[in-house]
Amino acid sequence: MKSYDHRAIEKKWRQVWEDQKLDEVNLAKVDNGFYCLDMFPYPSGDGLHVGHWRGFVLSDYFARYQRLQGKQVFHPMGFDAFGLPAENAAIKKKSHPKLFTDQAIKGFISQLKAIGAMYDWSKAINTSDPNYYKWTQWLFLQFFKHGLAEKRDAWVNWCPKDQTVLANEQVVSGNCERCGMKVTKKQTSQWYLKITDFAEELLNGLDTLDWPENVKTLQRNWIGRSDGAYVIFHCDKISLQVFTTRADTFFGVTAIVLAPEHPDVANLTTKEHQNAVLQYVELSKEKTDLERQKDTNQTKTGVFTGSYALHPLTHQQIPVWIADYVLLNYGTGAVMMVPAHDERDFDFAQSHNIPIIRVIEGEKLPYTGNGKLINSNIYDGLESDVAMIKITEDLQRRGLGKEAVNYRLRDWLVSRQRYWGAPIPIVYDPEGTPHPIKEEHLPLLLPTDVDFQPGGESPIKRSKEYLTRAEQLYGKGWQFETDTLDTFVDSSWYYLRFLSPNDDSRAFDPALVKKWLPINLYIGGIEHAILHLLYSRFVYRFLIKYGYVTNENPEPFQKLFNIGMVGLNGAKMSKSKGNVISPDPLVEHYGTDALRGYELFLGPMENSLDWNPRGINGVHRFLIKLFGLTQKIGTENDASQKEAFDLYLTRINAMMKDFRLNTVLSEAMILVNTLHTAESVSKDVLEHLVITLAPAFPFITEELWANLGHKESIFLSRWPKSFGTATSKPGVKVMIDQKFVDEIDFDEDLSEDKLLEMVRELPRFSQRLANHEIKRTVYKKGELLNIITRG
RNA sequence: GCCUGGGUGUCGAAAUGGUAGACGAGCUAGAUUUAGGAUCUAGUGUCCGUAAGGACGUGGAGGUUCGAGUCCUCUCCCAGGCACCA
Repeated sequence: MKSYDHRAIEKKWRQVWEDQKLDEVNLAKVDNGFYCLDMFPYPSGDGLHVGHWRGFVLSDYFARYQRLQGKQVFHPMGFDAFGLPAENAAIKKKSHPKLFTDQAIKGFISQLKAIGAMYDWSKAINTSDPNYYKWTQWLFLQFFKHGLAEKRDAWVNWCPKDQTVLANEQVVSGNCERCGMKVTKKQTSQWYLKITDFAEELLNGLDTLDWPENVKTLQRNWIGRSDGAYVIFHCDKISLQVFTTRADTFFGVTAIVLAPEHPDVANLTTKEHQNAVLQYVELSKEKTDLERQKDTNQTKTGVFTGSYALHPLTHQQIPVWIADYVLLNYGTGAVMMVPAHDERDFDFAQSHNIPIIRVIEGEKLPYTGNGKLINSNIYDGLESDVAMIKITEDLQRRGLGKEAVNYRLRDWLVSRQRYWGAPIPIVYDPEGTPHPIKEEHLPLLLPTDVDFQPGGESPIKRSKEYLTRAEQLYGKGWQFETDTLDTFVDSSWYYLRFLSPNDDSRAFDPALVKKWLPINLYIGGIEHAILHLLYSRFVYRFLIKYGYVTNENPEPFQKLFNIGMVGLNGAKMSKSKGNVISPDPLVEHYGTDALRGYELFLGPMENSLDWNPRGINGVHRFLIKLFGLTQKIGTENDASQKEAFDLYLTRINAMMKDFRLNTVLSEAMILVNTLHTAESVSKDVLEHLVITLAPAFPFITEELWANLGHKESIFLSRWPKSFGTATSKPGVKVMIDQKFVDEIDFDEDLSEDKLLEMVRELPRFSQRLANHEIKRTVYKKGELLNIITRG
């Protein structure tokens, strides 16, 4: 073959690899495994674009690299196939979501195969397959069994367009994460998984992870631990508990404020304030969270209940108010108001004539920082941090307070009023009490006699077959739960199912989990920084806590890498915007290898960037040059080329650890340019080089490897070692007044004086130094000499 | 407001405190061709200069240092996240 023909080469090796089953792993027999995982895709009808490719190419790069390191690499692929888009498409086209999903998966598989990644397709999974969702249901039942799945009546986020409730995590600045519709509130009965029981360990576990700092920070903020104290205030009939992080400002409390929905509001409201309170409570119920925020940003509204509480230390009577800037579901739904040292309290106090007492030294009001206490009786003069502890202790001694921790994290709402998900495996008896489905009835299959029009309740509720099925299995008057599980439940455990995708007897095999987890490398987008990653960590910790998994490390993903997003002209690629760059024509024209290389060369892997449609030429030219090298093998330049290779290898080995593949390819380009301009190319160097390029360019390197006379696949060889050339020391950089003049070959062991003497005789230096006095010199041994003539 | 990241040519970017802009795109000139989103060769930060060479340049202002894109202080701008969380 004379010139680089990517079509022929790729076609040939695709077939060979498939025939040899090179990418299939016998999971039980492996002793040095490497689990390389991509966040599995949702098979949308839009297909893959060049942005999706980038993550898949990156993971495949490391999968192949680890194989060359001698690891047995497991690199699976599957589909997160339940979800709204397929259902919405089905409604629109009067079809069935399964048809859309299955069709999209077919398209995805062929597009994924174009990448040439070493996926073990024999272990592919599909979360909408009964064989998978049977075990998602099983998982839910395990939570139920341990009291961690619970049905609760509560005010929840509701998307009026998608006609379903949403988890807190799926509300993005007041809007539905999926459709962008403004989210409203609705009081309904919903299923929750008690993730808050795990808040502290989910927080602490972050410290052990090799994850990008920003993702860890996002999760920390989301969990939102705050340390403070509960304090009890007595009223006439009842006592109120508040949560505060500023016990040091206790003497500045001039009111207690409750959330309008607080259960004690009715008890505390006196007759003469009843109308005003009732009105206010009704008004705030109608507002969405966003409206509540917006309105109260201007003036903080609220009303007096008519009741007073006793301040335990000052013995003053302080008024109890309700205001919607206090949230029911944080802390105790009640706060002690310290207007002098809290901005919100300050605003409220000012507009409602509540006294403001300064208790921390400072100039402005409100002053929210820490400092020395004043107006605080025996605590005067103490610093905030000391006072906090002392006041809390003193209150505790009198049974009026204690140290406490609060979290921003809420329980995970998992029920959805939509069809295309795993049915929640619960059956209600005629009295309405929920019971788990018997295990022998799993999977609880989705009914098929359903029209998908959403209507505020699950469309499944309208299935006659589902009603009949429940009664046949459980008796007259028994009914299945008709909500389905959030798709994040499906994806919270898929990495376990990959290890035994066809096991009919259990969700996963603990022995294999022990062998293969934690996952060595997990690659996906930043968009899953909170939801998917937090839920997965929770589920995995649950499985360990209750003995389903026996691994010591309670974290599923030890190493995480976030791939940056690829956009076009600043916009996210999407079919609806019509700005999707498809990889298919690029693969056809330039080849899989060129596109793979270009995806890696675009810039640092974690950076989001704009797609430059022309840059791929550079990688294509590189491959043409590389291909040409095999045609001029000779030995004339052996030594210098080995030296160049050794330098290259040292550099890329270091870069690889930091995922700096753009510069790895730059180094490769430099070396190939050097070899390209030489008369002949060292065969040894070429063989070494080709192996180092195999992770990025599997097809062309496999071809070159064969051309170099090898019978086995290049992926059965090992990452090269250096030739051990004594890397000739770079000379000493000599500067005059910090300006580089020349690089001089110089024995490292000679003294600074000797070097200076030598340099002064060289014409380049003697000319420049003629009219100058040398004030002093700075010498860094073997590296640099700076001759200073200026004062 | 708070928490993360970032500000370097026309663009993507590179630089263990030691010649800023490697590598690539684009552009310019030339070559080549079965006219392509092809390939090959050379040049390409700004200003002064025919040239040799010099000056200036990493958002801004200071500082540390023989030496700062890199370290420190302040400040401006951009992106992302959280946001009445007590």
